[in-house]
This record gives sequence, C-alpha cells and structure tokens, in this order.
Amino acid sequence: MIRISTKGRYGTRFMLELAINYSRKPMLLRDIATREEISEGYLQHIVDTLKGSGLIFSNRIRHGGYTLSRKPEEITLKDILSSLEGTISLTECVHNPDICARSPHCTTHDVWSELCNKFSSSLEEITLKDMTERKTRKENSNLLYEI
Amino acid sequence: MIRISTKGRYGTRFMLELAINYSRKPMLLRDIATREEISEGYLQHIVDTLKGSGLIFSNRIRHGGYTLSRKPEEITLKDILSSLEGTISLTECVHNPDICARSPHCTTHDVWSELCNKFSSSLEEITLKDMTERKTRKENSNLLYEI
DNA sequence: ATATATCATATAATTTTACTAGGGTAATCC
DNA sequence: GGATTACCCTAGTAAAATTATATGATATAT
Repeated sequence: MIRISTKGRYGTRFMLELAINYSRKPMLLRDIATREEISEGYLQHIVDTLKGSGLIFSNRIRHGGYTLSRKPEEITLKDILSSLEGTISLTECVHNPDICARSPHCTTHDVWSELCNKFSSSLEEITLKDMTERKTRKENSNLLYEI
Repeated sequence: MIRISTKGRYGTRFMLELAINYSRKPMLLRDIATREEISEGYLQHIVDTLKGSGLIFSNRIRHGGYTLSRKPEEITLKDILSSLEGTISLTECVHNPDICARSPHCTTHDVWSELCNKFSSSLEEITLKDMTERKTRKENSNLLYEI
C-alpha cells in the first residue's frame, strides 16, 4: 500500500512538539503522549529509536524530558523517517542491489531507484522549522475563520 | 519501511513485458512467469487485478495470452501501482481524512498530503513507453561494454 | 522514603504479505 | 473426441511486519 507506519507518523508528531517548544524547557514524554493521544508505552519505543539516532537528548537528571539535539531548521523529515522506518528505499534492491541477480540489467530496479531519490529529496526539503511555521500559519488562518 | 510490495513490483515487470511485445501476439502468462522468475500461481492473482482495473485484455479464445488495453505511452506507473497497491496515499488520512479527528488542524496531515501528491506526480510521469526505451538504451550500452 | 521519568526487555494481538492448492471453463491440437 | 493448454476463480495458510502492552530496573528530585 506504500505507506508510512505509525512509528514514522507518531514520531514526526513527537518531534514537531519538541520543535514547537524548542528553547523552552525539556518536554515530558507523558505530556506529549497525552496531548497527541498516543499510547505512552508505544511512544517510548519510538522515542528510544529517535534518541538512538541522535536526533534528541533525554534529560534523565533534572526533571526529565526530551529536547531536540539540533535546531529545528537542521532536522528534516528525512532524518526522522530514516530513523524510524529503517530506510527510505522503496524496494530492497534500491538500497542493496546484491539481493537480486537481476539488478544490473533490470529496468524496474533503475526506476525504483530514481523514484526513491526523488522521494528522499522531497523529505529532505521539509525541516521541523518549516512544519512549525505551517502550524502557526494554519492556526492564525483558523482564527480568522472563527471571527 | 515505505516500500512497494511484490505485487506492485512483479506486476510492473509483467506490464513491461507486455509493453515490449506490444503489437506482437498476446503474451502467455506462463512464459512471462518463467522469464521473470515469478511463481505462476502468484502472478495469476496479480494479473487478475490488472485485468480488473482494465489495464490489460486476456485472450481466452484463440491461443490465450495477455495484451495491453492501451498503448504503452498511455499507461503510467501510477495506473499500475494504483491498481496493485490499492491506493498510493502515504497515510490513511491523506485519502480519507475522516478516519482521524485531528485531520482538520493537523500539520503532519498536510505534510503527508503534499508528499503524496508529489510522489503521485512522479509516478504519473513514467509511462510504459519510457520504460521500454530505458530498457533498449540500457541493453545497447551494455553491448558497448562487452566489445 | 517516595514519587516521577527515563531506560530496557519480553511478549502478544492483529494485519499484511506472499504465496499455494485445487477445481472450473473453454478453446486448440493431435 | 480426448488430451492438453491456458485463463478464471475461490479458499486457505505460513511467515513477517505492524502495533502495540506489560513489567521491572535505574536514577534523580522533593
């Protein structure tokens, strides 16, 4: 079905929460889980993965909580999804041509590779900063409607 | 993992075979299955789906075999993958926002939608004709290397 | 001490994927 | 006209991936 899993989706929402509160105090996992309506236990796994990839810091000492390890404009959707989805390659052979003997002379292999590169570029173009800006823009335009 | 399933991949290879032999006689499923090293029974399912979407004709009378229902330049990768992967939407909420109460004010929803549109466009740009041309180009350049 | 929050591991339910099996229909070939 | 061939159609199934839940440990703040 060509889709992004809940890991990727929940993780992105978590990262967006951290981005919105960047430069404020660390965010507690429980608070984000509640606000985003995501199971706390499941989110913990996702956050572990993000931490393993070095995208966030945890604050075990002090009052706990998580923060971005880089500025929001320096973290892209590709960073987040690469971490959580393992790899972005649309097919196994894109990332690892050796698993299929056909790869060297396979037209579809080349096509999947190109598509994958395009998709990766699209992901790279979107930073957490972009997303926070989208969010505030959207909230402001919603306010207008409500008046 | 964001990937195209075997259905989509095998089906594309099947369609490419039909495109290469377009305007010649109908191609037998068994022959393609053998040449492409795909299980005949499994390929039958995939081909049924493609037929259900109207992308190919079967030739039950006469000697059997399948043909494209349109010219190779009029069938895109999007047609093929839409048929076999169900829908191209990267998340359920892209295609059907109502399944999630957050959709109207969800920044990530908007982002997935945009990404999905871009990806769909990429798929639409690639026709079976393009792929046959790629294939012959590649075969010719391989010949050069072998000399 | 107790409460809180991160950290780590195990496991379970559900869904999807990737097939296989088997029988039916309908035309061709000897 | 009987065997073969090839498309058609429905079920079923094993394995893998997804989507979690549960439990307990550790470490700091109050």
